[in-house]
Amino acid sequence: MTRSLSLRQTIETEIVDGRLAIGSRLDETELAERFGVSRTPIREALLQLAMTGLVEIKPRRGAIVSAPDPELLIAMFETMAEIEASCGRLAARRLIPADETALKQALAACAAAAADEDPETYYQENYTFHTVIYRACRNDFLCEQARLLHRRLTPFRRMQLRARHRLGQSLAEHEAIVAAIVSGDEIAASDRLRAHVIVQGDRFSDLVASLRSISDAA
Amino acid sequence: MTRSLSLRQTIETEIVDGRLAIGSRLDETELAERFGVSRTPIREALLQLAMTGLVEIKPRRGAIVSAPDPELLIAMFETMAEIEASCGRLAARRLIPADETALKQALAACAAAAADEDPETYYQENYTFHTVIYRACRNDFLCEQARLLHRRLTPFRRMQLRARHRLGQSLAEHEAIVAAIVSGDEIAASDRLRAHVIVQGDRFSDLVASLRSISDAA
DNA sequence: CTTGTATATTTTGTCAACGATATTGAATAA
DNA sequence: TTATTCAATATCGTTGACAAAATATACAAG
Repeated sequence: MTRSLSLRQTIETEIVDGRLAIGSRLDETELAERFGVSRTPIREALLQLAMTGLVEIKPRRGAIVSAPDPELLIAMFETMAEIEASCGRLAARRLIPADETALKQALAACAAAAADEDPETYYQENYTFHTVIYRACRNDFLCEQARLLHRRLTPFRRMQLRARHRLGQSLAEHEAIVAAIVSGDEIAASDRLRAHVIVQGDRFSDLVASLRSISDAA
Repeated sequence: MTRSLSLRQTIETEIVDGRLAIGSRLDETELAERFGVSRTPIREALLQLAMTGLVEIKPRRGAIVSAPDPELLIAMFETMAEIEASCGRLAARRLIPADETALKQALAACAAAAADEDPETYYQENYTFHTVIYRACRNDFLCEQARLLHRRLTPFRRMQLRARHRLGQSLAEHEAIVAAIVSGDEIAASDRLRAHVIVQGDRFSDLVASLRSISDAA
């Protein structure tokens, strides 16, 4: 495998799970030293990440981990909600036995984590649950778009779903979503998924918290 | 402006409007000579285009203009339909006077082209019409996603809408879409837009024609 | 005539160095 | 003190060269 490819994946992972903070500077020379390569593969990795939106490059002024303003963040969460709604609609229309099984398993795992009042595990299983829905839409391209945007939003979602009182609410929504998909109710599936995702991104308290941590870091 | 940026735009344009054919090889040295630069900015441009999906790079095996298989193409058109449906839904909900004016102007331009039975002009005005809807959703991110995917699909849509008998049908659909958006009917707007776009991508004759030209080129 | 192998050629991936541009800091003037 | 200009510095963009891998060619064996 080529170096710029593995570097892209490594840097992307570090951004997504927060080791590289929002807004922090990505110095080519520094990264090159850290990874023991020349600047070329670093540059190539950063350019690729810039196209995904995870990194922002200003010509002759270097790269930073993207720090979208509040307005754009809200727009991104709304778009995520629309895409998930589409996935849910198509999943309800096309559900195949294998996906139904996976869906129920993912829901059960969420329920177990909620029963344990274990936010960390719930966070993980919640991710799995949504990924299963993406796949169930039986549209590889839409599925991939959903996963890309989900990944891109992860840094801004980190502190959410940690509070225990949210788990029960989230789980109830999951159950309603699964019921709609399994029964083939396209409209209910898409409406419920849209509302579910919007709640994650639309809570001003959480969003403001994200934004505070961004401006603090800068 | 940096060379790799302008090269990216130039190459992207050549792909979108067909001067660089689907599936054709993108030789770094050849492109470097043609544009009078070294290989580095060419490589950087190609890497960026690879992230948008317009170009496909296999490590150590060079780059080609992406040639998605039929299944993926259908998935992409379906995703386009879903995104446009979302734009239409939000536009119906949020329509502001400026967008309403722009929408009616774009519709009138389509009507004029259809009356003249001028497929080329209609093709252009059709593009404008859809772009106006993207903007009317008042979500900059979703709007940009819609434009990106539209651009990416352009090479596979080129021979469509040229047949005169399709113009009347397309225009009637446009009128119904505008009526739904203006009246604030979210459901009708999204359903009609979805159906309208699907028709563009789902006509097997057109699609098969696209695919034939791809496999012929290869 | 086909198949397999070894060699030659082409093309890609990476590096190090150079030239160009933005940023920083100091010095000067208002 | 504040603002401005200029020089020094650091960082980025691009180049040409080299190393590594894949492809094409030539040749030999079955």
